[in-house]
Amino acid sequence: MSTDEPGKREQAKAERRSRIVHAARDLIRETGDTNLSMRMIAKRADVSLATPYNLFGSKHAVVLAVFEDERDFTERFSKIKAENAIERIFEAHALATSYFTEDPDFYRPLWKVLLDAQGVNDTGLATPERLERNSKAWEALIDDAQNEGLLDPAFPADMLERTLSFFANGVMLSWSMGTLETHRLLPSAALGYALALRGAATAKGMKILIGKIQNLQSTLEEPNELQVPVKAMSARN
Amino acid sequence: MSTDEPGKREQAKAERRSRIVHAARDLIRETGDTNLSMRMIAKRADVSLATPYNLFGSKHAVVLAVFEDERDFTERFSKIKAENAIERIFEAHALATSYFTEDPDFYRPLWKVLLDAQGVNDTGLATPERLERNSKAWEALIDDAQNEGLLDPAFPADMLERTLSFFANGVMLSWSMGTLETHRLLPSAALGYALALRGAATAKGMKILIGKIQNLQSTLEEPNELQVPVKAMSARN
DNA sequence: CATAAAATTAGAACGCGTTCTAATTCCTCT
DNA sequence: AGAGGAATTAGAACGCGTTCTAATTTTATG
Repeated sequence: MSTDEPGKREQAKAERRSRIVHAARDLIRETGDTNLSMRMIAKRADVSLATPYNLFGSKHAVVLAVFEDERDFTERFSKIKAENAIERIFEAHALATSYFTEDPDFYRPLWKVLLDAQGVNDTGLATPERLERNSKAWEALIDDAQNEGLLDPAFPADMLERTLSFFANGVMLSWSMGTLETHRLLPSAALGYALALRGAATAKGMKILIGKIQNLQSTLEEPNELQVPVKAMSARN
Repeated sequence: MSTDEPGKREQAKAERRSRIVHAARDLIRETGDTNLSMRMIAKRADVSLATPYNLFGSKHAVVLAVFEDERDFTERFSKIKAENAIERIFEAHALATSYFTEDPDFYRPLWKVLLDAQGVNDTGLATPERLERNSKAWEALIDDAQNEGLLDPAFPADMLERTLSFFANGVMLSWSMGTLETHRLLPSAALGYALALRGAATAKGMKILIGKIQNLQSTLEEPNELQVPVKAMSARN
């Protein structure tokens, strides 16, 4: 009983980790990013200021841990059912975005920290492994669409994936800066996806995309938010 | 001789402004963003720490002033000649991007500051007037393309403009974070543009775009930088 | 149980963007 | 020339992310 069992030391460490992540989460939930300082997080987690740095390395990494803790994304992702591979891409994207639109007061400050170009380290969003893992999933969806004859197989899947990823980044950046309203987040991004995909689609794929584009277009033409308010969900804890 | 002439007071102010902007520029040129602190800028400009805040309001605004000072963009923009409106869009984008690829050591730290979501104020990149002015120019190019029968007029120009803008933001974000290499900046963005435009193109427009897409595709397939080195230009002063 | 190793701790410190105060310099206007 | 006022100045201060040191606690091992 030496190599496999957690051991009390590692166990205490894990508990401190969790306290820190939860403290950060609660602070964001309560006051957005106004009180989200390392000193506050540490105090709230009943931990010294140095400890989050020992366990995570940076504020960036702490917030990233909050982010990943909140998401059962990969599980829900695998359960997506759709008529075809293109619809599946949009479903996956809608799923990813739903977290943000349903709880914008929580996720906006979070993204503000994550996208902060100043704070990009080895411990941030742009970790090679993270990027790799993330892009592989989307690439698989694109591959499917090619195999189903919806996207032109001559167009490299990884290139298309990167294009969509750039686009998603840009939309999230605008949203986190406050330039893009929350109720526009999903349709704006989806429209970009649809246009780019249509640019690489087969005739069969285009049929699907044309309808999508028209839908999104009319959604975005409505100047004001006419949707069901979902603010209340931000109280879920 | 009262209302129109600058007046010595205003003149001195303008000179201080210029000293600050030049100090910031020189600091970026010399050491990237490592020494780009307000205290350094002020010292270099022979000015107190408070003055840049009086004259610009924030570090963000100072760096933005550096950015706009370096660019004779609008002038060069108006001189763009191209066979058709779609080519003109790509020419305009290539012009905008050329500043960055020809002098990446200068512009990368600059964008790092500008895109910093933390520092977004009234004084930053996302000023309503800035956004307005910028987007109008691109919208005009898209309008032209619609009038020339290259893009589907049923697709709203402003919506397409915003889509392209999101994409450009995403690419710049990746570049400034170091995720996207400099020699990929232009073709990556252009490919996104081409795909999105193709998604809203007429049959006539598609002919142009298909060629573009294939070109960009093969450019991006080369794994390593095989282009003319332009690093030397970063020494221009 | 005792000892060594590992981690956390309190606290100071650094440089940063930003704001503030009180003094001072400089321009303008009469 | 001299008063009034606008801006800059030096300098301290605030809160921030991050790092460091030296002490202390806690766990694992013999």
